[in-house]
This record gives sequence, C-alpha cells and structure tokens, in this order.
Amino acid sequence: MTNAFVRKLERFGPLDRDERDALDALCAGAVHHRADDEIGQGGQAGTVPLLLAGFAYRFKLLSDGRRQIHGLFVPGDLCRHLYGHLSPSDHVVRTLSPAVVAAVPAAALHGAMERHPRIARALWASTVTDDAVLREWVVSLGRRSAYERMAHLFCEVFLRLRAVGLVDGQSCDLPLTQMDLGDLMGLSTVHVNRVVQQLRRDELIALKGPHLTVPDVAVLGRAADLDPAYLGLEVGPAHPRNAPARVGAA
Amino acid sequence: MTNAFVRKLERFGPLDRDERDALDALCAGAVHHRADDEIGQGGQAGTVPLLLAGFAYRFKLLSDGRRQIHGLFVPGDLCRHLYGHLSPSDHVVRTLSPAVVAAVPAAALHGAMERHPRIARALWASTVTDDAVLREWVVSLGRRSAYERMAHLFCEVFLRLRAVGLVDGQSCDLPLTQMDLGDLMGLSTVHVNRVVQQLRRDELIALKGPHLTVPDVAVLGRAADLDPAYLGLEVGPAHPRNAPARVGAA
DNA sequence: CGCCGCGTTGACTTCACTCAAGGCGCGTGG
DNA sequence: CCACGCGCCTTGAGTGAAGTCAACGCGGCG
Repeated sequence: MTNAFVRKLERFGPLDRDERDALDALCAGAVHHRADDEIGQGGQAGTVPLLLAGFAYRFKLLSDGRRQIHGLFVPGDLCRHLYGHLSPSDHVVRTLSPAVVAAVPAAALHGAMERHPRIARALWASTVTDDAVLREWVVSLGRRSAYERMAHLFCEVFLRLRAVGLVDGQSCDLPLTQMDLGDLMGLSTVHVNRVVQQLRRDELIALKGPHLTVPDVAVLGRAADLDPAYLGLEVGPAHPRNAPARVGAA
Repeated sequence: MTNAFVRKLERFGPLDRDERDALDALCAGAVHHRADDEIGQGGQAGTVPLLLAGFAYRFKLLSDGRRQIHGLFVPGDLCRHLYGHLSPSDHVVRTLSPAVVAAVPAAALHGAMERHPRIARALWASTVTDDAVLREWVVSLGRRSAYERMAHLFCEVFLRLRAVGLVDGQSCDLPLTQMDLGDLMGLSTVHVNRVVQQLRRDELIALKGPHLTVPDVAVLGRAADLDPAYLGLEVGPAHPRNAPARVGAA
C-alpha cells in the first residue's frame, strides 16, 4: 500500500509520480514507536513529526492533573504546524498505539513545497482542514450534548480514516480507552461508558476494544448534528480520485 | 497611532520602515462596518478580512439554533486563515461593534511575504499563535469549570488587547453581551451572569457594559489555571519592543 | 496465581441549564 | 414629554445532565 501521507494529500488534488516521490523522500528514516511514547519532543528541533502508521494525540494538563486532548492524529497527519518551530510548543504529543513516525526536517518540507506547487497547495489545504476540525471540536465541546459529541467524534474519525483508506467495510481501528474518549470530549470516564452504551443500543456504532464499526455514517452523522459539508468527506465513497477535489473554489 | 496590524506583527520581531509601509499598503481601502455586520462573505473571494479597529467573531450554528463562537477577533487580527481560500468557508464572521475592516487580497498578502521574509515570519508566527489560542479554548471548554473558563477568557482578551496597545491602565473595551459570553464559553446566559458576579465579588474583574477592568492579570490568570507561557504575553509589560521576541527558538 | 488496566454498574451529588419574572436604560414614536 | 417596547442584566426556583465515589467482573500478563 502507498504512503499514508501521499494518500492524504491526494485528496486535495492529483499528484504525479514526481510529486509522490518527493513526498516519499520526506518520509525516509521513519522510526517505529511503542504505544504511549512521546514524539517530536527533545532532540528533534527543526523537524515536523509525520505519522505514517498508528495513532497519536496531543494534550495539555491543568495544574491539578485534569487532561484535555486537543488533537487526534491518524496516519498521514502532520503532528505539528508547518511553522510550529516559530513558537515554543505548549503541549505534548504521544502515541496511542504502536506507530511509525517520520521526523521531517522543516527545511525539506518547505523545499518540497517550493519545488512542487501542487504539494504546497495540498499541504495548505490540509492545514486549513485541520483547522476546521479543531473549530468543530470547539463547537462540540461548547454546544453539543455528550451523546452528540461522541457521535460526532466517531463520525469524524471514521471519515478521516476512510479518507486514507483505513476503513475496511464498515470498520476501522480506534485504539482509545474510554478514559481517552473522556479526555477527548471533556467527559468523565463513567459518563463516556454510559453514552457509548446508548450509542450501541441505538445501533449507531459497535465498539469493542480497539475496533469501531459504523453501520451507516450518514445516520450517525445525523445523530451528531454533523454539518454535511464537514471535511468534504461526507457523501463520497471509500477513497479519493472519483470524488471531486473539494479545493480551489473561494 | 500606528496601524494595529503593524503593532501586532511587531510583537513577533522587529520590522523596518519599509516593511511597515508594505503592511500599511495592504490595509488600503479599509471600510467601516456597523456593529453586527457580516464580513468577508460574498463578493470578497480571494481576500482575507483584516480587522483594524473594533471587535468581531466567528461562529457556527447547530441545526436547532444553538450557537457556538469559535473565534474572537481584536484589532490587528486576520479573520481568516492565510490559505483559507483553498477550502470553502464553513462559518460566519460578524462584527461585534462598529469596526474597520480591510479586505486584503490574498495575492497581495503572499506577495508581501515573498518580498519581506520578516513579514512572512511574523505572519506565520502569528498564525501559530492563533492556533494555540484555539487549542486553549478546547482545554477550557473541555476541562475548566465555568468560573475558570470565564477568568481565562477575560485574561486572554486582556492580554491580546494589551499586546496591540489597547489597554489603558487596567481597562479595555469588551463589547460582548452576557449572551455572547455564553456562546463563547459554552454556557447559558443565566450562568454567565452568576459567574461574572462571582468574579466581581472576588475582585478579579470589573465589568460594566462594554468595559472590562482587570486589577491584576497575574491573579486572574492564576484563578483561570492559565499557563504562564500562554501567548508569551504574561510577564511582559504594556507593549512590545522592550519584551524579548518570543520567536525563533525551537 | 494474582495484579492491574479497563469496562461496567449503582447510588448519590453537583454544576449548570431551563423557565419565569422583574428591573433598568435607552430609543422611538405618540 | 412621556409611554411603550426592547435588549440586556438580574434573581429565584426547580430540573436535569454529567460528575463523583465505590464496587465488581473480566482478561491479559508477569
């Protein structure tokens, strides 16, 4: 299977062989991490962690130990802003599962963007999309009920994974404990448990251990009050190419 | 007084006369808006709204009318991502007060960035900071109590306004109704009222109409469980220049 | 075998929401 | 000039969603 980074960027516009090779080159030297490993910190100044396989997240702790996760990464995602090196990092990135991570030198990334305008374009479109996801989290945390929030999260993850070809039929991996889900969506573990059970009873999802099944994303999305245009992934089928590139219009 | 955009960017590094002039040029043709006016929509494709005076916000509505504000803009702020034109906008931007807004052509902005690397650098640093603010909102909404949340918000706004020279002594403008505050922090109007009163009783803030006074930001920050490094504005005094540029380190 | 992490359940508490009403300041129009 | 309406702030009472605390089952692993 091709590089997840390439698959992700191809959603934003076609790439030719040359461009795909350039992206592959950026991933050289990817390393394996164990679950629950910190990534991108320490020695790696001037590089951007790129997740190629597995799951990761970023979070902040309050002074009394409360944790809030404010980013979830799936294969193909950059785990830091393209210009993140301009400002000291204020949070931690950690793997959720065994993972493959490339430490892409920021200079190489920017070089590739200069040489390949379509890569630059895709990368920026991807950044803008990441932003939209974060804003949608704000909406969830601020105004959606626990039930809607969880439904929205499962929907988002499912669609993002489908976009990089990691959904098999109606199922995908999701190595999150209920405690993680709580820290993602601002809920207690106990309440997550109850809400997940309700979602199961309503047959919107099946969730056993690290395995998520979504019988019908559209139905789940409706329960989540999900914006049909969200991620531009909604209506489309399993993988890009046939879907219209949702890019370029003003 | 100089252009708020220039003042904001100077926080991220010094700019010479030439660079300041370039920024000024981008603001040519700024127009006045009434309060509660939609900005940046419609005809303005290919431009980025830049707020030069007044306040604005962006929000989303859920299908049943619940509103969540997911961005608050103060003078000097760009109201859209630098590459926002790569993706259709999924939300609305609206003024909170009478405001002056320049519709900066994206092309002109990128041109200025190419000609003036220090402008590019400052603009990127500013983007990264905006990101950090949004993530901090996620933390607030997910894990802070209503009391901490409001304290954090007032602190953030106060520091951001101070950074562009819009704090006079211990006071600044803040033209938000309690309903707006609720939609910002995911609370009901009634509860906002109660929390604000508590903050007043604790003498952490004074808030009458559109006027906010913060006797001691450090104390307010402590009540908010605010990260001391947040915004890099904390310890510094009223305005840049004398403060070390918090930029460039990895 | 026994610990430990994770999911599950029940009972109770509490933070925040809803509903409802009243006050105040201000602009508009009679 | 005053009456009225309206937006906003305030207050009280009751409700409800989600949190806390505590216990137990289950499965994996050392």
